[in-house]
Amino acid sequence: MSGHRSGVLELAVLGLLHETPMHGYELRKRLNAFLGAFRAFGYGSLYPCLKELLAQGLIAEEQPDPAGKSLAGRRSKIVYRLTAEGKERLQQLLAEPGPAAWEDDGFGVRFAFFGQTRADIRLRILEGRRTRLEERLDAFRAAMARTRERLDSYTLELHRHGLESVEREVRWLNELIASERQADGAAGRHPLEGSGGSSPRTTPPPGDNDTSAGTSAS
Amino acid sequence: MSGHRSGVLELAVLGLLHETPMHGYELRKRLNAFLGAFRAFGYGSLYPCLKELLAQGLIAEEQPDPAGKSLAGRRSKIVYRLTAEGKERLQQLLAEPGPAAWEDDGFGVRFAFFGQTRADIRLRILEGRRTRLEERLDAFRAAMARTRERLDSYTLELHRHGLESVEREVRWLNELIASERQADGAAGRHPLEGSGGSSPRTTPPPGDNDTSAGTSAS
DNA sequence: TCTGCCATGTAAGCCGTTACATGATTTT
DNA sequence: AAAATCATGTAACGGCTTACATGGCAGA
Repeated sequence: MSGHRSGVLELAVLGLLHETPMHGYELRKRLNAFLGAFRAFGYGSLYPCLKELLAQGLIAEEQPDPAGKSLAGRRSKIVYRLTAEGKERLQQLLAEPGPAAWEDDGFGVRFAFFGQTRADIRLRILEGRRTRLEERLDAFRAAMARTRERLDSYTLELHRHGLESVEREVRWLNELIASERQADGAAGRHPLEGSGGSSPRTTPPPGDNDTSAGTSAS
Repeated sequence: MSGHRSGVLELAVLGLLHETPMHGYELRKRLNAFLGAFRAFGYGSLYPCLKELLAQGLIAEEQPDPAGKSLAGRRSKIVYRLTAEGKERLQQLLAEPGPAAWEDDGFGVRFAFFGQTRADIRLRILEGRRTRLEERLDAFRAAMARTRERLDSYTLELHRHGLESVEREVRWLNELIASERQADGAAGRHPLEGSGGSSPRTTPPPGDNDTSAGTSAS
């Protein structure tokens, strides 16, 4: 009964409505096509979210028929659009690096909206995500080293597979980061206001290995 | 305030306590080492769960000192063990194929306890999981075909990566299924060998477990 | 007519998490 | 003695899912 707004849902709705106004039903379909593998929402999540975004003034109902014809009794198709405040909020959410941006949940949505995100923020999110995964990898390997002997072969196999998946994602991130850096150095969109002033803190963490960039085009 | 029992947590707790009795704190550490990459629980989840399992009679508090020195007034270290009913419930949960066993959440735990699971059930779960993933793959590809053109390159890249991950898991399952079938026919006991892994591991025999399937059912 | 999709919602509850509170035991 | 860690719990809420309820409109 209380809070219904969310990280991913709010962000995804704002992001999709930024591209084009839509009504709820269509929004949900696009949402699930958009988020694809890693998320799926039902109407029971979406409509309350829309309701609250509306209450916050971040979205608004669109007038299909401004005060003219009396279709008043009709119920169908409430089209929502993003308000100016909604756009602001979207930019704020996308530009805000931090834990939420590189946890499992948040990262996917952020990445999907990278087209709307500033280049330096993109890089920070990618690096943050990589760091997060490497932490997990370390903890994982440590735990495995400690308890290797009393785990049966199925559990070991599960862990091996999990480890491999995370390692794969790290390699993927490395390639993306390399691409971003290259595009940034060449001729991105527009250099930020600190072109020549502030040294961009793009140094990788100490003790980190290099990117063995194998172009995997399997 | 009401329901606290869960699919994964209940199962994991029962499974771990089946191996050896433990107190809550240690249980949680083992739990997180055991579930590793794909799950992590806090005390706020564990203790209520233990409480309810206790109330259901699936676990019981162990006497720390049977007829020994009187550590009686002591509060610390409540050691839990599995009751007979708990063992039954565990077997029931492990032997029950169905949606819960091949969804993202449930599958991992089930797989981790495959050592306790009958061979035919193992196979069914692996195949169920594979089917589930292939359904997802189909839906995904269909959605991609429909909306390919209006997705920007970041979104496409995200989807490509997601797709690849799922395809990878399907291949992994295929190898496991092949191993299971082979081992089943050969009456061997470690199905997990010979898959095309990258590292030449020689899995030591688990050493316990008497669930050798003599006659395959149906 | 009746099945099925479009379209919008509400109520209940699940399955956890986070933050808090407490105290005992070991280490520094 | 202080700090860290072990150890056990509670309260409150979060964020989503499921099931339900409603109704218009299309085509078989």
